Amino acid sequence: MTGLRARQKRLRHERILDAALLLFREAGYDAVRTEDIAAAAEVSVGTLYNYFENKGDLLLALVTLEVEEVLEQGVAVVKSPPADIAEALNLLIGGYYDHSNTYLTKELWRTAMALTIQAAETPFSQRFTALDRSLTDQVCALVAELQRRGLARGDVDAVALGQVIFNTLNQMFIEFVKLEEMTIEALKAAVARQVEALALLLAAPGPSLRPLD
Amino acid sequence: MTGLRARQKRLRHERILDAALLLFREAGYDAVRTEDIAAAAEVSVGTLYNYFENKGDLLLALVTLEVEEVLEQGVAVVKSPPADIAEALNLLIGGYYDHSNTYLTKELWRTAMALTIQAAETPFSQRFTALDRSLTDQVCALVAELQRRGLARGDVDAVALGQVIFNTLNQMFIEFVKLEEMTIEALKAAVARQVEALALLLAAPGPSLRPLD
DNA sequence: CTTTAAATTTGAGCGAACTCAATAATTTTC
DNA sequence: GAAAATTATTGAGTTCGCTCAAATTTAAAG
Repeated sequence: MTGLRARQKRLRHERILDAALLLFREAGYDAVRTEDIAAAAEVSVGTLYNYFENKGDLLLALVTLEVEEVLEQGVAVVKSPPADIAEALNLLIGGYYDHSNTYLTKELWRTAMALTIQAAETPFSQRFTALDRSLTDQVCALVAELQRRGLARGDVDAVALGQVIFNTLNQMFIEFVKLEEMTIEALKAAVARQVEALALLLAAPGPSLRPLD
Repeated sequence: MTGLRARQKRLRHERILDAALLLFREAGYDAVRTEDIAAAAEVSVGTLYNYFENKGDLLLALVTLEVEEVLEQGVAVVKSPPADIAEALNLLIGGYYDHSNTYLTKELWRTAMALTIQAAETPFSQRFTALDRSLTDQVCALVAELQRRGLARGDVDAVALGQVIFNTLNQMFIEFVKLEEMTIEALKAAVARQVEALALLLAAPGPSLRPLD
């Protein structure tokens, strides 16, 4: 049987997290004090800090939830993408963007991203960065899959190009969360223009272009 | 004649900034307290906040200095770029990276970027974002120039592609400042691989490829 | 040169994240 | 089952960014 201590530990951990996530989403990160979270979880502030490094650590739980679901969703697209390059990329990226407000608000995304950059080399940042890397890998996988199917030029470095695409979709997402009034549709449109340009370059040489030698 | 008031104002502003920049670079952003800056500038904390919105505003001065010099440097590259696409892009981007540690350390960059994201819609963020936009424009201008010279495919959206390139170089720079042990050479190598991929796609149809119709 | 008005400086005080020595609860030992 | 040892909780206290009412300095008016 699990000892009383272990059981209480699990329970408290869960209660603190639940309280934090609820309050963050309902009032925003900055407006919620650690004291409020502790009170809602019926523990003292000291205990809260016994379970989590800092306030940001609590936020990471939400982010992880969000990104892991997004990754799962992406698997299907990579497995059998549309035959058109731009369409395939927009489907994957659009899936990321559409899911992005399931658990997190723009403010929470901003905070999470800021913490990741500022407090680099902390567990928080490293876990966040690992999620980013998983997303990059997924984009690379899609590019490779498009090449495998002969839909995209095979002579280009799929990993390098996948990184470029992830970097640009991520940077555009940062701009999106920075502008409170920008809609997801506007974000998608801006990225679609970039995807269009890349898709044109990446198009497999068709009947109108052919090596001479 | 400039009144006593105006003269003292200019002097104090300058003294505060100088003190902040010196202390930031020598001890790091977090380690320096606003009280320390005020003391070094021989004013009270209240006065410091009369001249600057907040601690981050002081950092912005350094960032602005850095980016404005970088932009100036880039003008020459855009005006007469090397004939090779990859070489031209790497020259511009390498120039950005090489200059990046002239006034700022990695820690200061991290802080500045984090503040820009977190405190979006503040003057700080908007000025930083404007600098980013200038850099994007410069990359776009280089792509357009390469097209004008017939070095790059002319049928692709130069603005969209320029944005993609800036986004990726910026994101890679973020990764760089996040890893304290990563060298500029390693950063350049990683970006060069991406530039290589794009340059291949962007190569103007040469003697070995030609439209059939 | 006073008096009045305007602008500027000042530093004690506030709020919120986080710490740590004292206390309490649980487990182990005999 | 009592005592000792281990582990966890607690909340007052510390720190630092930032504010604001009072005091001071400079400029303008009479």
